[in-house]
Amino acid sequence: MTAKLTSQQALKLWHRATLSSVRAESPDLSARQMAIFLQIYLAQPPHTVRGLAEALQIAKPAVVRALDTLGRLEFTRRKRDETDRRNVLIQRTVKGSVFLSDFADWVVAASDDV
Amino acid sequence: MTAKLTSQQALKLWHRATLSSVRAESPDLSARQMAIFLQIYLAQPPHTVRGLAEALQIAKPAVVRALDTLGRLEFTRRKRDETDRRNVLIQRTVKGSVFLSDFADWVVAASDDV
DNA sequence: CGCATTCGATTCGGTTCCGAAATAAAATCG
DNA sequence: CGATTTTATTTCGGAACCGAATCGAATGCG
Repeated sequence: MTAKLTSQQALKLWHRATLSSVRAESPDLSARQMAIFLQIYLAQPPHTVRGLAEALQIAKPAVVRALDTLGRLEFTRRKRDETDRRNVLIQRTVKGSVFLSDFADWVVAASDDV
Repeated sequence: MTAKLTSQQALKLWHRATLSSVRAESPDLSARQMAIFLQIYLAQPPHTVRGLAEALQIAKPAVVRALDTLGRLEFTRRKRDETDRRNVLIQRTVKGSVFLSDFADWVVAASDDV
């Protein structure tokens, strides 16, 4: 359905979608926070702090802080792994799914007629 | 060339592109900062603080702060408007164009085979 | 068992950001 | 000219963030 985008189309798409998100006053997530959020929702669980840090190639404390913020927003939730209590499993939430769904709508709208 | 994306494709695209950007250790811009940056590079000049604040529907001090950060990164430059010295015109830079070009490449790559 | 390793979280000093309110400078209008 | 409006910036207290180093708890291993 979708051919590879040209650079111009790609930027226009990103511009429009970002604009929609900002105008809608959705949380002002940084690129890192957004990458972590999407990783949790789109990649195969389980998700741990260490795993996320590796996937994004950033330091663990940065992941911890991002999870603090995403948790405050109730976009993600932490759960101790009972089989290995050193691990923390990061889980999805209803609020996070709602935001993701809204976000997807903005991107889809931005892709219309780029 | 590009049909409207499905929600799944949209999210997958965003996920991949954001991941590339984070992994490349490009500056960790917030959604607002990115929106302002793209607005400056993709929308018709001239760009002023007031104009950007209106386009994004955010407060002027937030725009000023974002321009401070983008200026520190040398992604944008401020220039006094000599015909109306109350205005500040925001301009593009070489460094900003390079980043934008890299960013476009990540999005294009992410759109391949979504 | 005891020691090393792994994992997430915390600390540190310093920076950036927030919204609301106040300010400074320039232009416009009566 | 003086008063008002417009524009961008600064201030304020409080919050969030950074990377590097360290910590405490849990696990694994010899």
